[in-house]
Amino acid sequence: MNEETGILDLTMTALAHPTRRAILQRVMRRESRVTELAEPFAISLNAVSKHISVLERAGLVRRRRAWREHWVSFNPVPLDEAAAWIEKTRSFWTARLDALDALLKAEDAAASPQSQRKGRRT
Amino acid sequence: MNEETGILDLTMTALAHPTRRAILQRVMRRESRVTELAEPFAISLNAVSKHISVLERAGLVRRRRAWREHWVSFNPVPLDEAAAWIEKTRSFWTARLDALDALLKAEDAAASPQSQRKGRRT
DNA sequence: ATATCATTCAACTGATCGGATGAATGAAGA
DNA sequence: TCTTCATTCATCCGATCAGTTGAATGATAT
Repeated sequence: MNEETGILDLTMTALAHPTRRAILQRVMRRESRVTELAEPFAISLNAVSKHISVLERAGLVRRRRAWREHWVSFNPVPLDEAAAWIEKTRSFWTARLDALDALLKAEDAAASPQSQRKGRRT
Repeated sequence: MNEETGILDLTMTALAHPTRRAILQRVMRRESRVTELAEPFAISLNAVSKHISVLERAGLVRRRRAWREHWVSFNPVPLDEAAAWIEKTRSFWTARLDALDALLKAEDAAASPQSQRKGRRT
């Protein structure tokens, strides 16, 4: 009944760190080298390389080696699955609220049209 | 430029664990007691209480105490923010793809103004 | 007051995280 | 060959995570 928890685990974990989200945003705009990705951050190059590994483990990013440089590119698929989970959850909730709203409206409608007497109209 | 990273961090972290996602799905359907939430899991009650704390820290869940029972209820707001981040990211990506597609179409049109009509059949 | 119940708090463990540092790899250029 | 460059590997650190067990809390019923 569970829908492949592992993938979601890795994706959400990868998205849980601001540095990784920033890296992802950057690599999404264009395929980048590791050094290039590390440049805006105050942490070591190795730390960035590790963050990229976490993104890679979740499948959000792919590495390609050319010449002496490693190119990192974006892969949107795991993001789709994460979005699907959240949307499924949210839509269930809003549906629940809509149902409640409809119920309240129905009660309201039943109460207001001068049917305020004791015996309920049937 | 950054939109309150901390909230997203906590939300994504909370969603990164399958037990917590399951708890959230359950508590979303109805407000539940801790013991009730713990029942389907093979871990200790304390472990579940901790998971609930993680959800609570992210604001995904609220605790209310009545009588000797603690009732846990769902709060959708942090989920909205997580969904917004992912959607923003995905929409950027698809827009990028659309632009690329348009570019390719334009090139195609420029390269073959009229000779295209029976040239390729694939 | 005491017992009971639902839950949390406190302390501990092993695993993983986020980070630093220094050595190793692998490929190109001299 | 030897050097240089981009990056990873290996190791260590302190912090947090996920889990356990046992004691403490807080409210009610006896």
